[in-house]
Amino acid sequence: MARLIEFDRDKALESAMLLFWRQGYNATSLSQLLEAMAISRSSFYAAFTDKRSVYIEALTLFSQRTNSVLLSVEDDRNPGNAIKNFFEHTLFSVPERRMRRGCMMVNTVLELADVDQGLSILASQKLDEIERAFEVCFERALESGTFSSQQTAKELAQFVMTINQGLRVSSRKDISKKDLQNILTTTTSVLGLAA
Amino acid sequence: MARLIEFDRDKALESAMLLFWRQGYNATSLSQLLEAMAISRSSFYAAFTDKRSVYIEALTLFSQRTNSVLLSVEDDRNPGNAIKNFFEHTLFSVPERRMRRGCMMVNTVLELADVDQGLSILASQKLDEIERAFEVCFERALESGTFSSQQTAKELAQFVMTINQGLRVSSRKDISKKDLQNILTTTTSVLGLAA
DNA sequence: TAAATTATGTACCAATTGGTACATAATTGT
DNA sequence: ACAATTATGTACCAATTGGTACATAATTTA
Repeated sequence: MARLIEFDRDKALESAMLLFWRQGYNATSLSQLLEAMAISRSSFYAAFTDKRSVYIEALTLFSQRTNSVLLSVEDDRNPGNAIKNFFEHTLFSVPERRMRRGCMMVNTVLELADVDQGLSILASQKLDEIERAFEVCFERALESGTFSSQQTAKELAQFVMTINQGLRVSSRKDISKKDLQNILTTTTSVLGLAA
Repeated sequence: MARLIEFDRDKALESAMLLFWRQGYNATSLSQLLEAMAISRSSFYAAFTDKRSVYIEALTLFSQRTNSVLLSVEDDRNPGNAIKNFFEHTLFSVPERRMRRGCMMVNTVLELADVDQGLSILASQKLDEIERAFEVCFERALESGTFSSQQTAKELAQFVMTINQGLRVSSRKDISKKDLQNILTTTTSVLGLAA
């Protein structure tokens, strides 16, 4: 063995993720990245290969976090609640600044759709995972009889994902939490998920 | 007077708009822009001041186009139809490649929210104009008695704008027109706008 | 303690960025 | 035809981009 690593890789990646999440890929320069991660150029390239690779790692980290939120809010008694809880946990019971960042996967798809297909498709796949998780929630809700609908679980999941994406756009513009709450109330009401 | 302008300013702006729409602000370099607009560097700076200014003009053009679509699909007999028609005219009865570009205002908000507040807020305001137009549609629909709802016109407009934004995200990822159609059917059904 | 190994700091790189300067070309009114 | 005016082409600019080379620092094993 030899000299020890002086920085915490996970912490550095976390910082990178936060910066990319806020500013996107192209607007984030390597210098900004190094400053945020608090490591030197050489350490950066040694540990993370290059800018694009860190972005992939950051996006993957973000996706894992989002998935784990969705898992943590499952409600076996009333599976439809998971949807409501998910929005609650990612839009309301978080600090204002965090809410304003939207969803890194949505941000990525829009920024890079015609610029970097690899990254855009990756982000798109991560969104599909979430949609699939929504679908499972609806499947359970429909089976359990706690919820009924004209639509299939898949259709409902697609619909909720559309609303989710729409809310992530809204949260990056000037919208107030009150208006956000309003939209969500309309959504749950319209879906028949209301208490 | 003196030498004549050799290019069509409107056509050049149109080309710039298309490129920005697809690639966003930061991913579009000045060289790419000049090539797409088919004008020289000096003509560019003489006619459009600078890159950021063209972006503003392009965004404004896009916004006007979108507004005019919305106006053109109004239906006095059944004001609620305007919403359906709007999606029809901007997502389905357009070429595939055009659909894939999403909405330039939505793209702008997501790309530049934490990067260029001026541009982001401008895009956000343009979206508010559309939302306000949705609201007018619902007001008329509610007044005319062709449509009834638990929600106010404003709440319905916010909700539809959320779905609109969500669909613009979806259309930039890999979604098929069939799935898009599906989501829209669910939406109209859920809103009670169905035929 | 010396050799081997690995991490870090820094100088450097070509390429590209958005933007300017200025010479030249084309058109007008006189 | 000539001066005035404006458009265009091109050479140029400093600053920044992502990335590399390499010397130096720190640690382990022998």
